[in-house]
Amino acid sequence: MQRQIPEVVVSRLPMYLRALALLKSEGVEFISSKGLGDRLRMTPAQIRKDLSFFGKFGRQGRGYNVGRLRSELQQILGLDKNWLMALVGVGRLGRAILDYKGFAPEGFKIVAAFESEPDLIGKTVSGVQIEDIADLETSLKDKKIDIAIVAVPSSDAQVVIDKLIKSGIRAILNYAPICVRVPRGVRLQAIDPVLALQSMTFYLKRD
Amino acid sequence: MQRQIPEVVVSRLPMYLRALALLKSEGVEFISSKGLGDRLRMTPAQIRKDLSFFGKFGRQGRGYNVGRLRSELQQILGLDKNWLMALVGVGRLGRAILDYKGFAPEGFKIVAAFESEPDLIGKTVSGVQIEDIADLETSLKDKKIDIAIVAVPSSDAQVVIDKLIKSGIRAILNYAPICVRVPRGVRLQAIDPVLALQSMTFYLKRD
DNA sequence: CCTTGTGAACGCATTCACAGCA
DNA sequence: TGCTGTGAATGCGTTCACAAGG
Repeated sequence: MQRQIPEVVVSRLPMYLRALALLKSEGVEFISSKGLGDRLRMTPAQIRKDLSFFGKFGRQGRGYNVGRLRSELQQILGLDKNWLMALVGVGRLGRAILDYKGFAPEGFKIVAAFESEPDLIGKTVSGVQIEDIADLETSLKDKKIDIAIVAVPSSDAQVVIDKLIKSGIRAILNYAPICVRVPRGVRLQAIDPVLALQSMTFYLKRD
Repeated sequence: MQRQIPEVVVSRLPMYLRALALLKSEGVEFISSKGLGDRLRMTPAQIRKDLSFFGKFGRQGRGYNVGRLRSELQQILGLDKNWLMALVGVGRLGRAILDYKGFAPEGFKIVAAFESEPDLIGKTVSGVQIEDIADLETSLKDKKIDIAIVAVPSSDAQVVIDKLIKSGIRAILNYAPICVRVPRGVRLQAIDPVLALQSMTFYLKRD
């Protein structure tokens, strides 16, 4: 049905969605590819080309209906439902993630958390009861978890990720600063501020 | 002097560095581009081509000396010195960032923090005394800050970033989930887990 | 045999430019 | 006129393939 969409195109759709949400809150009804491009610092052609992979959403002479395009993109990205997530690793970083208020409004709910540290198991943090990591596989399936967040020490990350994959998880948000391997078919996104810093310094150092 | 290096090449160097650090800790002395590529899931040709932008670091028949290549890359990226960072926004997220233990070992030190909330100003969090955001410009210059970390609410992020740039900051790590504009010459890296999640769901939804 | 370093070939993403339509 | 949607053209990053060296 849909041709092969370049990954880089998919990765830009959430940005469009953000801009559209803002436009909607400003009461803007129609936006041209040029208008969107100005806000996002992109060329209008790129936006039109990206959207054209998925259909025709615009009106000549007018541009795109903000509300309509927004709900189209939400549907395309699968954001018209709630996604259930599990956190693995409830240390310092894990607790900050559990506490983070930015996921829920976008439809991402953390409904399970796992730890190996016995003192933490059974406790409730930010409304989520911490389970034994030994129960990972059964609990993930019981709770129909879609996405896993990995916040364990680097040394444990690969093992944890292998377990997650064996449990059927196909999307992982990894906070461990390590290069992990996943088989084809499993999506992995890394959140790695140190990597981001280390590539900025290259441009800073020329003084 | 050095030709224009593609940004995507620069962004891969920190990954090479990571792999090399691990290899060194394993006691490996020489590694071929093939060996590195296997670990990083990349083609050997890409690694050789990337490195060739900066010089000739390998030995035919042997590969690369792990320690040597590591220190070359550190130098290229400007990681042979400590970088001073300031945090703006000491809310929930900001405190987690101040608390994060991953920056210091890589030479990134948070030595200043700023807030607008009066109750927080003057307090010390994770060893850093919180200053009034009104003093941003002078304090950044006094302390010779190189990099700013932005962890304020989205609604304030653009204003804060404009101030930072006016204060002479040329590299920003932005945690606010918003599309901000920076002039050419200023590096901006965004840490945005929601964006990462939203592009994974595209691939999950086909069931 | 093993490797690197690199010009050339390739393929893919971005941009151009224009037909088509309001 | 203003703007979309899209094939064609461009530009750029990746991969190939091989000379050169150990």
